[in-house]
Amino acid sequence: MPVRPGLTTSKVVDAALELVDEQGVEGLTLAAVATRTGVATPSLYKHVANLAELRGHVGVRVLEEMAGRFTTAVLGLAGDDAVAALMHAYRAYVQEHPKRYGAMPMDPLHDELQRAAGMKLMEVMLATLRGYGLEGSEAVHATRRLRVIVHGFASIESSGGFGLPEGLDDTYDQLVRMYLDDLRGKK
Amino acid sequence: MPVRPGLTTSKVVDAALELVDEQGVEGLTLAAVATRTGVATPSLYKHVANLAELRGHVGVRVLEEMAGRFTTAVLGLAGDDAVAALMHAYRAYVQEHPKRYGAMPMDPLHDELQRAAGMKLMEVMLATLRGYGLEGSEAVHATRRLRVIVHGFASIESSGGFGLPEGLDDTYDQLVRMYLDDLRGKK
DNA sequence: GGATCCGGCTAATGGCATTAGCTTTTGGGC
DNA sequence: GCCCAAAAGCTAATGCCATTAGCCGGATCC
Repeated sequence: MPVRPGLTTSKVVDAALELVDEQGVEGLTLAAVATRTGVATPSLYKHVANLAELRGHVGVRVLEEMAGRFTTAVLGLAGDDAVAALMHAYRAYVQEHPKRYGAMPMDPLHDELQRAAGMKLMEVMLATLRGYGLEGSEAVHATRRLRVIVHGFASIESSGGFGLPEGLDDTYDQLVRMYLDDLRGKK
Repeated sequence: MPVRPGLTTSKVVDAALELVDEQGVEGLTLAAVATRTGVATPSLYKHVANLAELRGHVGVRVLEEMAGRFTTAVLGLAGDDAVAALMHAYRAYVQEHPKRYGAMPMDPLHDELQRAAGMKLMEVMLATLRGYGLEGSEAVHATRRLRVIVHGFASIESSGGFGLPEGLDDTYDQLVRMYLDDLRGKK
């Protein structure tokens, strides 16, 4: 009974990600996706419930992409090396895809569709902190502090919020060091 | 020649801020502002160039409001006390106006209209760090680190990004302490 | 008292999301 | 080989929003 689809949900999301990369989140429009995929706008509704759901799919993609890259970056490392690698991988991802980062959902755990991907990302962070002997809520706090720093920096940098890009590498190194010192001090 | 205006740019921005507080940045629409101010949509163009400019005005308001509050919060304090007060004032502002915070421009220095307000805010931060004897680029880095932490936390908290609100006060205290320790260590 | 300017209005245009309903293609069961 | 159901695409229509053009009336300055 099924007809083989010329378009799939996955291809629609691909096109959406391209658009986000080029024009930012505001540029993600069903009309633009339709043009890019060579289809009439209403046809997209056969693959996606509506614009909000498409945004959700895009968010999942970003989360998965990040989790995958961070896992690779941290693989085989432990302690400070692992944490530093994770933090640098985070920044590198955002530098490569500044606009795309704007599509990362801030609260993936509150969305059924994004929950799994959000968990994966959080677990990479938690796992990276394993080995510091943090127990219970200490691990939660440490993960939150880490997230605050990487997201805070990435969010400002990706939106051109630091006046001059001058010395940004140094600033980031200082943040990494600050976080690690703090982690050690609290052990 | 002038006619006394029933509406002024300032009143339009007031209405815009109310809308942002209630519905978030996406809810800021000329049609909604017109309804709220009891005027037809096109009439707003007599007070504001277009939607983008209105957003700009809203951004300025937020920046000024923050700068004002932080100045008050830090007044009469110095050193760690001042920095802690600033950080807590930042969080308090965002907790009071979570949606409004989403309207704060991330790169005010790149916008002619917002530049002055952005400067004011940055200067409050810089001034708060005065007394740590930071010279030249050290002061820049310290300001950036501060901004990364307060914005990172505020941005995640205001969008409900921390799973449970449980223990968030502790997390924030730890961040304040981490920043201060770092500042002392580098002096 | 009259010219002028300003703030408001209505009408019109064009972009976008979304819905309804039609057409076509295709794969599976007979 | 043939029929049918379902999937995937399309066109038409609706409604919301931003923006522009052009009109109207009142207030102010002389």
